Amino acid sequence: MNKLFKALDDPTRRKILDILKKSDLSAGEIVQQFSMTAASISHHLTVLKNADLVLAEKRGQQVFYSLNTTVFQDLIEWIYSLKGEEK
Amino acid sequence: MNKLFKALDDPTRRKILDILKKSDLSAGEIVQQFSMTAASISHHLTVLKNADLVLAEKRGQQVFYSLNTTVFQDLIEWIYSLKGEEK
DNA sequence: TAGATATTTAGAATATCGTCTAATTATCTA
DNA sequence: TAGATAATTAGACGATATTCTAAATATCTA
Repeated sequence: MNKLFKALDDPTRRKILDILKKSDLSAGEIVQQFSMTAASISHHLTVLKNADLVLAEKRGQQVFYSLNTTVFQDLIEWIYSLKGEEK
Repeated sequence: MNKLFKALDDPTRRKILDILKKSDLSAGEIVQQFSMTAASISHHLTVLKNADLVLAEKRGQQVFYSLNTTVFQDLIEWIYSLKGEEK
């Protein structure tokens, strides 16, 4: 849970998630959406990957990233447990 | 949204929310649940308050804190929008 | 009113985080 | 195979965060 909240606590990383909502993208295509070096974006992708928020799949030279929505269920349950509701 | 995610990105603050789930507590009562100075807890309470995650009410010498669950709705909607579901 | 209690604020020390440049690794293709 | 392209890793730097001690503020009560 720690890694999840840390991963979400950055506007760039949240924007990456938002972009991936529309379609899977390669690292390079993600970089194009930001005014930031590829190294920085790569770092953010690593954080998202370690929090299981995205999946990475290498295809040739490129690495394609996609949203992994399964983790959001944990987050939703955490929220509802605070709200004191069942689900 | 920025402040919300930042506020949630700390184990101490998340534990405070969890403690407040059971009952409203004064700042001092919250401090007792941690091995940390009152000043540090006060700082965390300020962060939570600024993110609208808790409400503070002064009663005499004491300040009582309570969960403000209304903000969680924003978070839930943010998650569902990423998951691509209506609600 | 004086002292005690509850809480917050100020300021400093240390750790963590986000970003960069430069170098490295892996893959493709002429 | 050599060079080009895609992406990551390493290391450094500045900014931000967390925690502490000490001091300040507000309220209660003897």
